[in-house]
Amino acid sequence: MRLEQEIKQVKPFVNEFVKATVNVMYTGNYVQDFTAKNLKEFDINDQHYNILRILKGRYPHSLCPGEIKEVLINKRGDLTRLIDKLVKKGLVNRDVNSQNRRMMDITINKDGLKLLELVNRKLHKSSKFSANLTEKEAKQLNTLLDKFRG
Amino acid sequence: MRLEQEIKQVKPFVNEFVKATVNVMYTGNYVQDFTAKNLKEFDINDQHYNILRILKGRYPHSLCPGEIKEVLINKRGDLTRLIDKLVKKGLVNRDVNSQNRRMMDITINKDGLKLLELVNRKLHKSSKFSANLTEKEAKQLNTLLDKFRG
DNA sequence: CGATTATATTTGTAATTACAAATAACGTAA
DNA sequence: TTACGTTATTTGTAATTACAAATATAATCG
Repeated sequence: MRLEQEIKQVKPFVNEFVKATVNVMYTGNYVQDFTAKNLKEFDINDQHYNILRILKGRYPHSLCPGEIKEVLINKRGDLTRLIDKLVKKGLVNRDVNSQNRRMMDITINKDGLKLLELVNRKLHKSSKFSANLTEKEAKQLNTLLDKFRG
Repeated sequence: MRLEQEIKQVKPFVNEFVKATVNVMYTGNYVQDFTAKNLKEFDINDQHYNILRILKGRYPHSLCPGEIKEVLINKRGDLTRLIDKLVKKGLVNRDVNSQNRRMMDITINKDGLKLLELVNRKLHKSSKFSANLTEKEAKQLNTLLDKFRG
């Protein structure tokens, strides 16, 4: 559905640039809300999920909170307490770095990988995003978003 | 910059669809963080800003919390307390609807409009979003995002 | 080495958010 | 009219987030 309809906009947007900015935020929140809703049954939020995915990308190696923070999709929350929860749930391990005792080594473990697999399957099954796009259009969308950020 | 670089992704994305989903979230958060940072000096957040813009769109008419919620870009927070703050700051008026005493009439007032003007000017001045897009590309981006949501 | 500056993480605290339950008023039908 | 289901908003409470200050370790420099 066109953005104007979804947010029941009465007046048209000033121009396509302003509309694009609102559209990017709206669509981002749309995806995030969908994701959050699907994660609820696993008792984690989108930040936790993002962290698990990042850690999986380096498995079996570790990352420290600072490195994780750098690459998070979303800067919300503070790493200490987000990771606290993942540790408490037994999905990741947190150990003092042997080279530099200021730093912590965060590693996803077997249970974390297993959960991630479940979550991915569920998200993939229920997600209808970009179902209406061709591969070419998806690529074009990526190019435009990258350009949009400048 | 390409998404892969920004989030320092080691492995390539599985396909353009997955990348598009991450890209949409990432870019949405990117815009939102920028906006939030610029709003800080005005002591409001992106939700408050969004509410003020919606109310301006109907000025001098009012909207009730339920109607505002429907069209918010972002469903975070609860309307009662978001509006509480706007009322306390003297930016909007909240009155019991004369037709239906369950409902509240929320109206932006002169001070609210004045603040919105200041905020818009500041955001417009510092925003570099879509500066690299042509009008045609912005339009294309909008079409693709609308299509992406399905 | 000792002092100083920088870096990484944690903690404290207030504000915000999620979610469910409570409140209040409306609409309708016996 | 009264009872009952519905709608609109508010409130309570726990979890999350923002932001600044505190802690702890490392690196640098005289």
